[in-house]
Amino acid sequence: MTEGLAEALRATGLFAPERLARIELAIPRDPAHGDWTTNLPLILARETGRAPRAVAELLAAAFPRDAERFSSVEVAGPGFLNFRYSPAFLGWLPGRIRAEGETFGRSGGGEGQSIQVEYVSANPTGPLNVVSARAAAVGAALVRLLEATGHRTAGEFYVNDMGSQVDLLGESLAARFGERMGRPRPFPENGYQGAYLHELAAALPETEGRAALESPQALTWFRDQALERMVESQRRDLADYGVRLDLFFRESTLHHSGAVTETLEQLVQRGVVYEAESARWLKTTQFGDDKDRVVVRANGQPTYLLPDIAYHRDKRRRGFRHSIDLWGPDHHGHILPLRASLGALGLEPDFLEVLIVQQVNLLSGGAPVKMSKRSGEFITLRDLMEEVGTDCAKFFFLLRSTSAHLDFDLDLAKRQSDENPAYYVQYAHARIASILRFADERGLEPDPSGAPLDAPSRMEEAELRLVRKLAAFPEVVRGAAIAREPHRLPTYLMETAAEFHRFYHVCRVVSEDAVRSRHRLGLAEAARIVLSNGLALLGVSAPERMERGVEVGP
RNA sequence: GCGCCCGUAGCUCAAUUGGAUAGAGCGUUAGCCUCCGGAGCUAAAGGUUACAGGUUCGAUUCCUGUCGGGCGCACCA
Repeated sequence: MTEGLAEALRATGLFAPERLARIELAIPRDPAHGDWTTNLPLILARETGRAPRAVAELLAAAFPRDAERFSSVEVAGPGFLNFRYSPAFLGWLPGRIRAEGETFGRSGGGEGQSIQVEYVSANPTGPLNVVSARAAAVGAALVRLLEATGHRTAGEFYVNDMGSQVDLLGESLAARFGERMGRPRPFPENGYQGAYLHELAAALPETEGRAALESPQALTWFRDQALERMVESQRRDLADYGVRLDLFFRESTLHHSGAVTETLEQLVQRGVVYEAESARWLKTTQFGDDKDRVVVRANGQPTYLLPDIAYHRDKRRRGFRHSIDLWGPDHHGHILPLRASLGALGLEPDFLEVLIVQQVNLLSGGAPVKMSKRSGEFITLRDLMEEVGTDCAKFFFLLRSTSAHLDFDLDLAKRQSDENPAYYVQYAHARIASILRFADERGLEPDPSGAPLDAPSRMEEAELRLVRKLAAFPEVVRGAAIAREPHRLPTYLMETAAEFHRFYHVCRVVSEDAVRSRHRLGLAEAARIVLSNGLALLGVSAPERMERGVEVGP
C-alpha cells in the first residue's frame, strides 16, 4: 500500500526517494476517515512551502488506480489523504491470508540490509535479572520484526568476560568453595553474596578444586570456572525462555586476536589520540561528545571503552551495515562517548543505534520487590519463568513501550483469570482452533479456493470490521519494525482478538447454511493465522487448546 | 549542579517521525450462557494529558520554565 504512495511521490517529484522507506500510514480513529490515512501532504507542504491541500490533490491524482485494493483516495480536512478498501479486496482477503499462511505479514522493505541486534549483554557475574528478561523479550521480538520486514539479522550477546568484576566473582567463588572444604579464606570485600555462588561452589569438581585452592593459580582457576558456568547458565536460561541468540561474543577474543591493539593503532593513525596525565585520551569532543575519554589508563590497561570500540569495529568488519544495541538504563551515559568514538574511528555516523530498555519495578502484594545483585536478594529470569511462565512474562514485557519504566505486577501475571491480559489473545486463538475442530467433525472446512463465498454487501458489520483489522497486519508489522516499537504488536493483537470475539458473538460460524458456514470458517481461519503469526513475532505460543476456566485458589 | 527517561481515567499503560472527537485492559456499576470455548460479549461511569507560558491551521507529542519520580555523571564494565 505504501508502494502506491511511493509511486505517486516519485511521479510528482515531491519526496526524496531515500525517505520513502520510512513513510508510515495510520489507521484513522474515526472510520468515516477511511481505512488508512496519512498526513504526508501536510508534512510536504511545510517542507516545500506549498498549500497542503494542493499537495494532497497532486498526490491523490498521481496515486496509481489500484482498483483491486482501494476504491477511493480522498483529500480531506486540512490536507489528509484517506484511503478506502474496495469491497472486492476485502472479499478476497481471508482467502489470500490462508494462501499466504505463515508468511502473511511479511514484507520486503528492508531489501536484505543486514542488521545486528545486540541485547541482554549482562555481566556474567550472576543470574539474569528481570531487566535482562525484558531486554531479551524486546531484542528477540525486534530481531523477528526486522526479519519479517526483509532485513537479514543476527542477535548477539556481548560477554564482558574480562576485568575486575570477573576477578571478584572468581575470588568470591574461591571463598565459598573454601568454606565447603573446611579451608576458609577471607571473603572479598564487595564480593558477590548471592546464593547462586554457594550452588556453583557445590557443583565444582572436588579434587580439582582442592588442588586449585593450594595453587598460586587459584584465582585464575576459580575465575574461569565461575565464568564458564555463569555464561552457560545464562545461555540455558535464555534458551528456556525461548530467546534465540546467534552468538555469545566474548570480550576476551578481541584482546587475544589483537583487535583491541589494532583499534588503538587505527585511532592513533587518525590523529585522534593524545596523552595527558600519563593516560591516553580519545578526542571524542571532536565528534560530538561533551568531554574527551580515557582509552588507556595510566597503568597501561585499556578502559571499557576501547574494547567496546573494537567490538563495534568488528561488527562492521563482519559486514553488518547497522547495529542496534539494547542497553540498560544505567548505561545511557555511554551512548554519546561510544557514538563519538565510532565517529573518531571513521564509521558511518548512523552505524550505531542504541535503544535504552528502561527499568522494571517488580510488584508483589502491591509493594515493590527489592533487588540487589550484591546482597543476592533479587528475582531472576529463572524465578520469573517459574512464577509466571515464559509466554506471560514476554507478553507483559512487550505490552509496554521499551523506553518507559515498567511496573510488573507479579500477582497479576500469575493469576490465570480474565484479569490477566496475556491470556486474551491466546484465548482467541484457542477458541478459533476449537471452532475449526468442531466444524471439521461435521465435515465442514473453509473453501480451499479462497474465493469469497459471501459478497461484502451481505456480510455483517462485525465481519467487515474483522476483515479490515486483519488487512492492517502487514502494515502494523512494518511500522513496528521501522519505529523499533514491538509494543505496537500486542496492542494490535488485542484489538484483533477483540474483533474476533465480537464477530463470534454476533455471527454463528457453523450453521445449517453450508455456504455461509464455509465463508465464516475461512474468515475465522484467517484470523487464527494473523493471531498466530503475530504471537510468533512476539515469541509467545499460540495454543490450540487452553485449560478451561482455571481459577487459582487463595 | 549537569545529562537522559518519565509524569495521560481509581490502578497499569496506548495514542504510529505534530493530525481529525485522547483510547485499551484491570477495577466499579448494570445486563448477556437451549446453541460453535463465558479466560468471552454489550453498555455506563471515569480526563483542565503534573503546572505555567510559547511555537502554528492544529500540541499528550516540539521549545522554555517550575514541581514530582527514576537513572546516570570514573583512568568500574
